[in-house]
Amino acid sequence: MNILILDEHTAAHVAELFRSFSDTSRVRILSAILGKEQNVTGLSQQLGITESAVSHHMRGLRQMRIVQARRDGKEVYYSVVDPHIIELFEQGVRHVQE
Amino acid sequence: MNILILDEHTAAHVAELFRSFSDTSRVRILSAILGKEQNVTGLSQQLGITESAVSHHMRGLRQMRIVQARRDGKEVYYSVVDPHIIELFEQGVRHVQE
DNA sequence: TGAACAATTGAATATATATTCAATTGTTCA
DNA sequence: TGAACAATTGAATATATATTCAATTGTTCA
Repeated sequence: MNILILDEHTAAHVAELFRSFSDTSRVRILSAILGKEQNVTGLSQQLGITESAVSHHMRGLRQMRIVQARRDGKEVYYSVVDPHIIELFEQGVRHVQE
Repeated sequence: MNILILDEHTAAHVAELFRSFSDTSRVRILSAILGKEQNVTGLSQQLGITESAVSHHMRGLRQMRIVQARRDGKEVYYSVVDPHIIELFEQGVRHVQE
């Protein structure tokens, strides 16, 4: 099955998708919410990243539809729902862990 | 199967891997060499990227062991050999093309 | 209502990255 | 050998990105 040379537009989208996973903090955030959904303060504390930084990352991940937000009172819980995204991410992790 | 929260070090490696695919030019280069191996000039012409830029990208991809170089006379041919890498990349492409 | 807390936002800043340009290296072949 | 071409390299530059800080928004509950 051949993927022909991707046009600029498609390639830009593919790059954008992978860019979601291309930062250490985001990778740690994603690994944390894969197990179970987490709120911003929880992530901030577990990972040692300021709430602001976490929130900025979540905005990007939300825009890319990588994560979903669910508000519960004052807290906003984030999770990854799309199984394709989970599979893609875990495949990257597995490749590194060998 | 749970991936626990990744430590900084592992997360940095995962991020580094995905970063290989996080640029439009690199995505197009990779899509081009997936079909069959290509030399720098060929890539440069097909993609409209200077040879220098292609070469710089290839250096990064080589260092990440995403691509392999093979010299034939004056030309250097690049290819992707690791099936895990191919699968990871194609999975990203497929996700975008839906 | 207003105090307390969680989360978001925008601007500022520091750092990383992609690209270009010019010079250099490697290879072939007349 | 040396001309011709392919590829690489390093420095310069422009752009993108992550993080911080301070201010703001949203929600709860006494």
